[in-house]
Amino acid sequence: MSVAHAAPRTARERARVEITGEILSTARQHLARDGAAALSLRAIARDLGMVSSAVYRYVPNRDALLTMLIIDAYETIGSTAERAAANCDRSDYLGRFLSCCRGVRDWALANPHEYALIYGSPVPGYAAPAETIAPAARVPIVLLSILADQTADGSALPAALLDPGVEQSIAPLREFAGGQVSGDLLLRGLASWATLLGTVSLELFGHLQNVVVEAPAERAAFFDHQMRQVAIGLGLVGS
Amino acid sequence: MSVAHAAPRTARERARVEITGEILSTARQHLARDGAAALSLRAIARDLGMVSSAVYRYVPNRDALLTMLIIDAYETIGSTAERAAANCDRSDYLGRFLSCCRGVRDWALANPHEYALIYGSPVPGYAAPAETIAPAARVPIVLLSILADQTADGSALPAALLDPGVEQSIAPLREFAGGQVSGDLLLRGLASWATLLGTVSLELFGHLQNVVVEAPAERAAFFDHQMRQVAIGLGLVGS
DNA sequence: TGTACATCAGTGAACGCGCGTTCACTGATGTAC
DNA sequence: TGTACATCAGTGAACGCGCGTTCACTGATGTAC
Repeated sequence: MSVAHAAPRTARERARVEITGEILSTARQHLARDGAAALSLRAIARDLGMVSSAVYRYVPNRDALLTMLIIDAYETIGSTAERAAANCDRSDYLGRFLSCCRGVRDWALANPHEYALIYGSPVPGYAAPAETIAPAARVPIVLLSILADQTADGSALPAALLDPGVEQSIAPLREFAGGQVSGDLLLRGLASWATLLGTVSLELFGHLQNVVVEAPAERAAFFDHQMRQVAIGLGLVGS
Repeated sequence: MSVAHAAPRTARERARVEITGEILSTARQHLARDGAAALSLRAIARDLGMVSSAVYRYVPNRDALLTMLIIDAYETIGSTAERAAANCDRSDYLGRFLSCCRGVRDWALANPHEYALIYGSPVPGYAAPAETIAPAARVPIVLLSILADQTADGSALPAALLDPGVEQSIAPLREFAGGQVSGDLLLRGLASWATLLGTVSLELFGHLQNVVVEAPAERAAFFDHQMRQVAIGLGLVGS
């Protein structure tokens, strides 16, 4: 009975794992420094002291590498958001929400190219494969779970009646949420997600010039205030 | 006395104006078809039946062309938003707001690459010059003017007291607004701008897959509902 | 434990492509006398 | 009105660069007997 070997056994397998890792981390560095558009298999090979064709033993092509970076970015921002929210008491809905938002913004400011890769313009000619769906859902799931917990303990906003067409429009999300959250609240949650990403994108992509003072303290105060207002709209309270 | 000649007089000048226009419109077509990353002076020259170096008689370099396209995109989305808002009675604040939002979304759906150029990831290695500032302000100014009119006729929300740090953070915007709108309302206005662009970006960049039904009618109903909710948060009312 | 064969990582050259930008040159258009 | 000179649009070649991807080959590692 050959066990599915998680750990590599032979020297070859160990080397393969290690070099694949080096390729990925070099790619991450290039992404962080120059952005996704400048990502090049040849440049990565150069950095690793390999000949460019050797990279093809590990990565089928450039798009596959992009996919890995995209998944990577989603996973790290997702776990950042999860950890941030988990820093607060489970019943401190306001705290969890704000902490999650701050986590997303801080990560975005620290990793602008990664943020742009997943939330900015789509990479031309690249079609995101199905593997990116689950990682991409992590941040919205954090927001959603706050709303679900709040609904479960009865402190959620009373659900407003919705137009049937609107109710119908979020059918996929409703199915995913499994009836734990009212349609009204789901829509508010989506709005909060849009405002969060919209606010971060405006700041990161330079649209707050001449609008909000550029110093980090003011930018943070502005962001905090905006997210607090969003939280009020969600009916979130502190513990 | 030589008048500053707005209209070209000589054949050379007429040709120059015409060909410059052709270069620009070809560039616009390429942008619309392939996106900003694929924009190439050589490809434009090819399309116009010129040799690549000839383009340099009209455009100093690729970045200048990008700047023109960026300004162009800001101007067209700006005037779209202005016209949309102007379709409603001046005192129909809700109508003006919704119409403006729909105008922005419709334009974005019809011109995804143009939208991505101005509101998506910054183009790597490109620094936006000062000439883009005024055109970029047109959409937010439409939103702002609705708030100003509402304040002027006394129907604006009572201004909440703000934390001094927050008040300070939007000093540039306050100066621009010239005291016509309370800090509180300015912040709400910024939030509405962020939600508008965030919602459009989520849709356009593919983040509503598995969240909102993909059919145009449902997407429109969803967007409309979200913008209506935002309008409520702004204290806007219909006429 | 030793040998024969199969697998696979890495090489180096090549294909074919595209790009931005410069430069010396030509010939047509415009201007001043 | 006609001529001499200046301006400028467009040419064609070139520089120097980078990219993704394929392919036949080598030599090292792994495996089955």
